[in-house]
Amino acid sequence: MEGFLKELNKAQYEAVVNTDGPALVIAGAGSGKTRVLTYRVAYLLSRGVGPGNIICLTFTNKAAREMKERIARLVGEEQAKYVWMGTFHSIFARILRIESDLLGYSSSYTIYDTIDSKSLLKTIISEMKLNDQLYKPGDILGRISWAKNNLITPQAYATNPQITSVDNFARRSQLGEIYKSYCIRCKRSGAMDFDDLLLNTNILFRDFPETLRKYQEKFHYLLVDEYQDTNYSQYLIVNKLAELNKNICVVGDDAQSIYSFRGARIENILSFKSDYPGLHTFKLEQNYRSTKKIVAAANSLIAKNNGQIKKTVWSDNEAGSNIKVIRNLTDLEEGFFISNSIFDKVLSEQKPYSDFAVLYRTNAQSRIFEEALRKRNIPYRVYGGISFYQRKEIKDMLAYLRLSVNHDDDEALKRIINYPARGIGSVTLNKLETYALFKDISIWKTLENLDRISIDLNQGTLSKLHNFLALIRGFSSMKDESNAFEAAQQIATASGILKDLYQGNTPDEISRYENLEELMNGIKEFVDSAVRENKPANLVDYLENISLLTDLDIEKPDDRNRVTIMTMHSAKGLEFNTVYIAGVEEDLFPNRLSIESSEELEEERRLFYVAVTRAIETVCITYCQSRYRWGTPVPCRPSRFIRDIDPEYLDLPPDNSMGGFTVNHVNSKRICDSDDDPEILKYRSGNIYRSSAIARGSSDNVYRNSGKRSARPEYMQVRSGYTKVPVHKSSAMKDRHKDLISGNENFVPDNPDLIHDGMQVEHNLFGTGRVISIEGSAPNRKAKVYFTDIGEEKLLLLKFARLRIVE
DNA sequence: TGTGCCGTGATTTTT
DNA sequence: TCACGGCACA
Repeated sequence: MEGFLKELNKAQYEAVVNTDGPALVIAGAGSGKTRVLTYRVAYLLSRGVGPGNIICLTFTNKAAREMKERIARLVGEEQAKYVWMGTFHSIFARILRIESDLLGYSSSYTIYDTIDSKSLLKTIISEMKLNDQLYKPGDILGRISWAKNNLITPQAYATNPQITSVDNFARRSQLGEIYKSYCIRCKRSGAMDFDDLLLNTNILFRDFPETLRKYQEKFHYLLVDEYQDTNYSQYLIVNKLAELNKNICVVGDDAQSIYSFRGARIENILSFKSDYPGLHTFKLEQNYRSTKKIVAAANSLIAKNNGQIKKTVWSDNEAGSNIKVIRNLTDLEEGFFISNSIFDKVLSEQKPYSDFAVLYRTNAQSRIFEEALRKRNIPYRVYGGISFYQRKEIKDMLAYLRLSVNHDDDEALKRIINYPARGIGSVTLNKLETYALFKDISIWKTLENLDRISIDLNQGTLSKLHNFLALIRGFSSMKDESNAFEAAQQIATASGILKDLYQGNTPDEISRYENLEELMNGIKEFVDSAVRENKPANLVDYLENISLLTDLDIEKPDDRNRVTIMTMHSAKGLEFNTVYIAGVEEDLFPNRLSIESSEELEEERRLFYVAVTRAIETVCITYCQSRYRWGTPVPCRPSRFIRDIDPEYLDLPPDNSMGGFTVNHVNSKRICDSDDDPEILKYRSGNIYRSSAIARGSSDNVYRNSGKRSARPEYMQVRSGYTKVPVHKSSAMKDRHKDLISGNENFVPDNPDLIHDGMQVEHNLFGTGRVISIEGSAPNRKAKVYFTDIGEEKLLLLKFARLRIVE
């Protein structure tokens, strides 16, 4: 019984078994935070607590899924699957669906994503005839989001003198009005945006005490992950739910708070103590992830910040090697250096691609690495940027599904009323919108009443509108009868979307068709797994399931062995053997917009801390002397953050002529510059300037079939969980590529200690060869092998090499 | 109503 | 540099 507890260290154990009353777990990076949470839940279950009485709130869906899987391994799936585990947004979306009628919503309410929200704001701004230079949808949404997350209603917003003076100062006196109509319009469309999911939960708990009571009594135990990144709205929800039982356990690390721009309040964790007097505090300080040097370097970095919860993160792992700091001439060279370095390590140390991650500050930097890795034929996966569900073709298809489920969803209707083209243009749509606005009804309701109202429309247009109405009505009749997949199939065909996308011939259009296919596969998977688990699988269920997914949540088997490219923000909670932190330059990181205020600067530094602590074994920091921005090269200086790390743990490049960065430590033993790299030198000599032209698409050397960025034969690209057409030069090339990605899965290596010179051996990538000599001693024995299949001699570290003895 | 050209602005991070 | 939106014209 509870044998799994033996796997915990003292602090972890205490944090797991002290289940009653408020608990604060301060968990340093890599200290087994997830382990504590999962074991705590498993422990509760093993003590007879019902899974339905436990609620565990995480930061990402992925984290929730992984924890659930780990709990299932500890106590069995039957129990694990009924635990209420998920992100704030997904859990409360679920609760709001149950309680929707109390708030005047239908249970099939739509969730607006950022694109929908901005589109609606744009409509409102133009209806109000406001200057769109001053009122930018993105900015306005940010302001509204801020208000909602601080529970400021439109009424309170408009009457708060502080807020109005800020808006007046920014010459945006109408912001309160926009906020008000935005809320009205969302409600009218039966839609909630992301922030509404939290805000409405708060309203529900405030206005319906008996409902609150119901959930308080249901959830005996409340666990919250990443507490340092909760905002005020989330904070209130947590407190209300915990009020009755006070069995609340929050886990977090103030040093990893990186979301204040989104309204996260670091104070939530700092003041937890005063919110819950008599709480237990547990500190997890042993880092199990990284080498001693990485931990020490990270500690020296974060020590430059003020006002933290005192803790000493330490590691008992190997010392490891210093963090290398690499200087590059240009951003292109940076990409080349990193892809080259990954390529080398994969070959020489037999590391899988999934061991590597390239982290950067802004999504715009991803492109350089995509191109560099593609040139090296290295499989990768980009997270962030435009996600799968934000792509036009996917949003269009989803708009049909949404409209079929919720007719009042104006944003969905506007997307598809004339897609595929059916002769309903902007003039007609404008008339409908104007009428809807005047009558304060949805566009759909306007359409339904077409015959009874007087809008200036000709007979042809009227019949087109009637056809559209009938089309959607036909779809919605399926929403309850068929499962999501059957319904979606029908809709894709009958709407004409499938046909429209199928007709295209350019790589771009083909890829759009494939994305739709991918979406359909996803729906099928959803239905299959729902059926297996005996859960409902109709359109409403599907839409709820996907509307809160992010890039990180879409994982395909094919993605397992790939290099990860993502922002440092997205990397939170993940770990990789080797981490490259790119673009560590002033103005980029710390970002220019953050250097004014010391709070923001500290947040940037925490972000750097997060990035460094993702690594298990190796960290490599790179910066450039020149980087393309807005299409022109801009000189760059290394980031001040590099100086924040104790140089004892750094291998710095030699002093350089940029003048911004001086190495005043004689003990930087190794010179780190991409000048070291013969490949880089080869690349530079006569290549680099032309290459930059190629990468920017002005040479005919570049694949430019459609004139757009996404058309790329020859390479395999994966972005956000869907695969673009892999077009290979030849089948031999293709086979090699496949081998590089996966190797032969049936290949069984022999014990490396048995390998001696003269032996005939086989390698799963290089084929057969003869051992020429052996160097070094275990565990670092190396073999020099001549591989006949590829005609090359390789020096392989035997503990990684996976060789099979042939004779 | 649909298409194509030109000008402008973008780069902070995301549930 | 690129992508998108606005505008003009067919």
